[in-house]
Amino acid sequence: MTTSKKRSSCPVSSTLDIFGDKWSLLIIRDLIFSKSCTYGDFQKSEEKIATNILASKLKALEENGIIKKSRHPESKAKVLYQLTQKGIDLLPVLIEINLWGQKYFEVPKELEPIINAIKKDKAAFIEVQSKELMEASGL
Amino acid sequence: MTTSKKRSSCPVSSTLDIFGDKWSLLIIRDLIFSKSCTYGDFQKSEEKIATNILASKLKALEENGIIKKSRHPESKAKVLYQLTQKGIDLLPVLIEINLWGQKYFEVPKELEPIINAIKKDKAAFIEVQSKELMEASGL
DNA sequence: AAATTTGCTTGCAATTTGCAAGCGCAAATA
DNA sequence: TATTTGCGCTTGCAAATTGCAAGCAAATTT
Repeated sequence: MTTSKKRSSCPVSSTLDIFGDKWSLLIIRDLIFSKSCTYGDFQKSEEKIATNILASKLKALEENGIIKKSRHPESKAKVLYQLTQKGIDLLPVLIEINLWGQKYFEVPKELEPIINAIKKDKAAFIEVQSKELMEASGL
Repeated sequence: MTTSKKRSSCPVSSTLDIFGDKWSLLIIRDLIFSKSCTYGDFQKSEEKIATNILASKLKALEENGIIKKSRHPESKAKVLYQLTQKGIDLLPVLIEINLWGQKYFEVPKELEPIINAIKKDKAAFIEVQSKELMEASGL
């Protein structure tokens, strides 16, 4: 088991027991915003996660029911990683992190459309994206 | 300097460069929801942070402009830790983490009032709390 | 049949975290 | 005034986590 004990009964603390590291939420980000779905996809992202760390984080996310593995439709050599409903429900968290980040950091131009869509109508953005992700995960 | 280089220009990544650990957001949680404002207050919380970790996280949060230190009105031996506007702007992130956490974990009864207030009218909750925090920080 | 792709594992060094003790200054107590 | 206690840390060291580089089996492509 990779699962460790909860530090307290506080929901913030329990959530950080899962995501309180530099990588887990970046994997979720890629699943949500880049539609990444294979091991190789995650390795391609800009931050260049080490392969052993990627493997261990994917395992932990799966054990926590945030993502699930399934057969890739194209090839038996590939693995398809998909968000569960529990994982899709992290969308609002990712959105708020995005908004805070764009407020206090320089953000590349190519991300402006997404940020603007979020700002224009947050509820609608969540609605549309959630449905898309649920369809992608067969939910 | 405790500050380290950014892994990428992505706002999520940049944000996690600051908060991507098990403790930083718990300190923010205490500043926001428990009105903690001294070193001793932070040490009292349920998760029992080690004193050297607390010191290093407070330093990093200060260097990143999330919190600021000032003289305590009661005593020269105490230090007053306060959120900056940048820190107060994390309230929506903390709220979404709270909501996700209460959906997927057992949460103690004493936290239900806050969760219910958030669910009833999120925008109003943010409005009220932000003003309270700004007043507390003299903004 | 050989080379390449894919999703990992393994070993080891570097960094971060956690525990326990201690320390200087301020404030309360005797 | 002398002593003890409270507060905000620092220091040393062990344990755990992260990061780097290499390697590897099964599937796929050439």
